[in-house]
Amino acid sequence: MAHRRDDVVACALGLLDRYGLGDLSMRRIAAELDVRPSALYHHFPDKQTLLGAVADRLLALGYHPAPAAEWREGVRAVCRSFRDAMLAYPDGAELVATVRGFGLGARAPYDDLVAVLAAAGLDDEAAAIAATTLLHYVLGHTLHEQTALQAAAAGAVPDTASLPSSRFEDGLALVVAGVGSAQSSSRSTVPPVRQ
Amino acid sequence: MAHRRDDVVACALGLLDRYGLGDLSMRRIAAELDVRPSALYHHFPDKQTLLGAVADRLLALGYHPAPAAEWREGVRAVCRSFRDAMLAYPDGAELVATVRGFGLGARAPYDDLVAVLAAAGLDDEAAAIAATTLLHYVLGHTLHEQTALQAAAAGAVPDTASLPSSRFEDGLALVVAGVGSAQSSSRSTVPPVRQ
DNA sequence: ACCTGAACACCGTTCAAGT
DNA sequence: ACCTGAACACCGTTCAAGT
Repeated sequence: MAHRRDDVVACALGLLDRYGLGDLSMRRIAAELDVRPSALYHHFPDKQTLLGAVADRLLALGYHPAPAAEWREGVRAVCRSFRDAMLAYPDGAELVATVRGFGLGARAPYDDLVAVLAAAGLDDEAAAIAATTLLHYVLGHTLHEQTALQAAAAGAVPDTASLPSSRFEDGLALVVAGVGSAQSSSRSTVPPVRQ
Repeated sequence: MAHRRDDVVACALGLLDRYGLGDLSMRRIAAELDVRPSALYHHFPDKQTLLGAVADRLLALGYHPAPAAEWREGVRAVCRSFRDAMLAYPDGAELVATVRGFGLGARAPYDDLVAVLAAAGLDDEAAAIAATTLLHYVLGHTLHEQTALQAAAAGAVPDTASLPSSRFEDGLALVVAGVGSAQSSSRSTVPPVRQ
């Protein structure tokens, strides 16, 4: 049959979409590809690495932040798109969180945030701190929101986290405000950019 | 042998401490208690519920925030203690994150934050938003930090997240600054408390 | 109330061997 | 290069039955 690495990732992402992370086993992926489980180990050293590739693909597919003229809007656009990409698949946030401390998968959002913040006048260290803080908030919130969403969908609990989407923006605004005050103190030579 | 629910939780927490979350299986807990695996289902309906109890115990043991006179310091004390409690056990953050969207386990930190923020003059909704935002940041950061720490301990990667502890305080300061600006706009009738 | 015995339907991973 | 066959050492969970 001669499957490539990408076929395996695509297949795994399809299984994630249909059955969730709990049912995403090496044996199920192999069965879906009509192959013995051991064949997968020709393409990936272990399951962790395979899941890492699935997380990367998930973000590559869903992470497309809208361009923005102003830095605050740019930061919000990155965070929103990062969140939307994870929400597009069941257990998407858990997958991204699980995989190697999301060091690899979230590279693009991280780099984009650092670029936006640097353009806004933050120095390298302040931009790095602000970027990781924003991503930690987004991941934490999305993890929480998605498990609550899925619990509600399974009919478990009425609603504990409640009002999911609006609260994300409210919390994000809080962190952005904090970054804004860091900007005020860090920006000295460079004025805020418009373009 | 007549074990109680609490014995099972204590045993599970000991196994977590020694071997990590990956080796915390129902069968291993049962073996440690010198009991058949099925006996555990007399005390807990499933593994998820057992892990929830372990997370609760972990936080009950490690979460003891220092009292503070000023609200910013009070917020920092809660967040630090929440983080320290999770860092005290291998995979502590992952456990807390996994368990029911940390809706139950993090009740005490959440309530404490809301109380501190309400005393600082935030209205109910602003306090709720700020509290969840802070906890999401802390969980996201600690999750990231702990997996990086453990990867480094296992000799996998030199260091990608780097400078773990100081960055936590820097990011926390950022979010606290954001909460501060929310406080400025929300506080109208009540002045900031000193006690 | 607390537990055993026995089973069911699964896991991730390794490794010699095939083409 | 890509895969099979077969095994190893595990999983969570159920359920009748024992005391």
